Amino acid sequence: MKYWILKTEPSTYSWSDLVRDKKTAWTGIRNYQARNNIRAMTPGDICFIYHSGAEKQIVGSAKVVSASYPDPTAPGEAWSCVDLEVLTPLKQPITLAAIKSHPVLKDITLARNSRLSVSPLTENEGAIIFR
DNA sequence: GCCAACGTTGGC
DNA sequence: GCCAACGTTGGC
Repeated sequence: MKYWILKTEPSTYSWSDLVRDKKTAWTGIRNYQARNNIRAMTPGDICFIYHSGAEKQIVGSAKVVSASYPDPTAPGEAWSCVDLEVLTPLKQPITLAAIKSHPVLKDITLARNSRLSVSPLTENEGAIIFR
């Protein structure tokens, strides 16, 4: 099982939208590095939803429930998406500031490259965020 | 509102 | 294939 962070602008699609939908296709990725991360996902992986913009915090978790498949919002098969199912909100949202000051989390890709919309976590990092 | 970081585009 | 110019994103 792998862990990931999915970045989203809450005015576009937010954690509460996922809570309402229960399940969604995570579409619209148009960056090769992010797409490659999507393609590396397998069912059972855990994703954390990060709100960019005014919030700048990780707010909740979701589970990958499909293999990656061609993003239906893009022509052809160049771009990929996965299906996600909502899990739980974090007991305590983790702000970007808290990540950057955390001894383990400060080096995660999200902290180093805030523009990458899909980024990996180690198991250890994922476990820290989940508790 | 500004700017740094990054990705993309296009001229050469 | 290189690199300057430009657009976009997101943190501050």
